[in-house]
Amino acid sequence: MWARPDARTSRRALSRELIVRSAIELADRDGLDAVSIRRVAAALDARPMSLYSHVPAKDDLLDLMFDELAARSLLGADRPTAWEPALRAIAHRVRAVGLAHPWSIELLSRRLQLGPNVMRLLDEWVAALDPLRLPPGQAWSIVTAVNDYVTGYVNREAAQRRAVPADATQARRWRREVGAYLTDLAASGSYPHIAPLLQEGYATAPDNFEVGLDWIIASIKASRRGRTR
Amino acid sequence: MWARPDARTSRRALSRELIVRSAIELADRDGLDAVSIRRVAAALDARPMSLYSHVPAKDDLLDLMFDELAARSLLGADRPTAWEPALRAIAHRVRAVGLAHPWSIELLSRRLQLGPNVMRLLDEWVAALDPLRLPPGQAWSIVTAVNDYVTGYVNREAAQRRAVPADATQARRWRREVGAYLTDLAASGSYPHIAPLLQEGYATAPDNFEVGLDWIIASIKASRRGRTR
DNA sequence: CCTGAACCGATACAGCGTATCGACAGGTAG
DNA sequence: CTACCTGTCGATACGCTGTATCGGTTCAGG
Repeated sequence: MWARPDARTSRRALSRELIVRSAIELADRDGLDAVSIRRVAAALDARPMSLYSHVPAKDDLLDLMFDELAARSLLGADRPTAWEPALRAIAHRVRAVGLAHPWSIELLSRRLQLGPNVMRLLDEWVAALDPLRLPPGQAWSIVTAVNDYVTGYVNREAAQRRAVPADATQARRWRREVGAYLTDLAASGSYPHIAPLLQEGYATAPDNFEVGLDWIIASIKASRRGRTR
Repeated sequence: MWARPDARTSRRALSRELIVRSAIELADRDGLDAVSIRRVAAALDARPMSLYSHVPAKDDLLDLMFDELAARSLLGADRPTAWEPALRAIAHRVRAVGLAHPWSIELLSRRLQLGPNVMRLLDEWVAALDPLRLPPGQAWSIVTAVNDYVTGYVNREAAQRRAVPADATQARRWRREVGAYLTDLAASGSYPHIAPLLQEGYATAPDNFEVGLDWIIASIKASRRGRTR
């Protein structure tokens, strides 16, 4: 589907970009389930079937949405030249975009994402390691390791954030109920090692993103020292 | 919903376990989208609405399915006593179960998973680190880092695997089309750093799971050496 | 044996993705 | 200028979804 560009002729009230942007806004406001062909059409004051002139199918629309976020994650000229700051900068940008649009992580697990901007982002990851002059296989190992860690972390973080209701009073109720459930678990005695964590709320877990990132980067450095010796 | 157990009275042709097991088989065979209340009911030779006597809603059924997989991921007495083999064993088990049921990763990003067996699995992670006698916050950092890495890796791996069609001839066609698309991208010159990877198929990427795992574990050891010094 | 509670089941409703087909606008060829 | 043809827009319709509602049925406890 990436081969078939938008038709873009004549009477164009609609366009692929417009549809994608609108769908992203919808997902941001009401979640991924709220993104339906009918609702996107309504938001654009168009009839549902009109969207199909610009997008082959709904799944492809979702791919386009993800690819758009990948585009927004690109650092471009802002990317530091030194490899370590570059890796960190990309990791943080990916995390920030993921948290700003929590539904994107869902798309990542639904379908293999191969859009051009996803690839461009991959290219940036590898480019960050360019100064190290590694054999390509090794650069790829590093990129996948860091990227997979970031993905996993943001996945958990986004799921946690999305679980608590937006409404304040409902959020309080949710926290109370989940808290009660977790303390019950802790009291059951079946979870001896995490009982303290369960009781203190579990949601109060600190921001560990940097810690894990540090560990992976430290190992990259260590293995490099091993090589050059 | 974890507070409300299955009613389990009287005329029980259906049961929560039966429904969950059947839904898992359905998801394994035809994917997560194939899991609909109506289809699960049909597989059990029951009427759709009968399921609601045992499961509050479909989303809860999905949670139950995930929790069942968490149960199957538990090592229990098989868990090695030394912390490093234990960490590795749990990581590999989680990966294996995730790949055997690729839809589980999807559930992980859809909803925060807090089922009792998910918690038991968390407990096992932390228990693995018990011999290290770390302050609980530090153990938690390690567990999240390793777990997030594993999650991220399996996410990518499962998405890649699920993308290629099950049918052999369709799989060949898919590979040809994706290959053509990727070589086009590589030829475009916009992806200078990953062009070689794109051309050699991208799907031929080697198994890097162990590499990243080694890196994180190496850093755990290193930071421990730093502490005890 | 009676009664209440639970399960099972049919029907119905709103919403979904999208196949099909008709109507129509606009650029291009004659 | 006219004719056509390509691609957009739109209405309708089909089969599927989750589940609210409610009525019938069966069983356990008293």
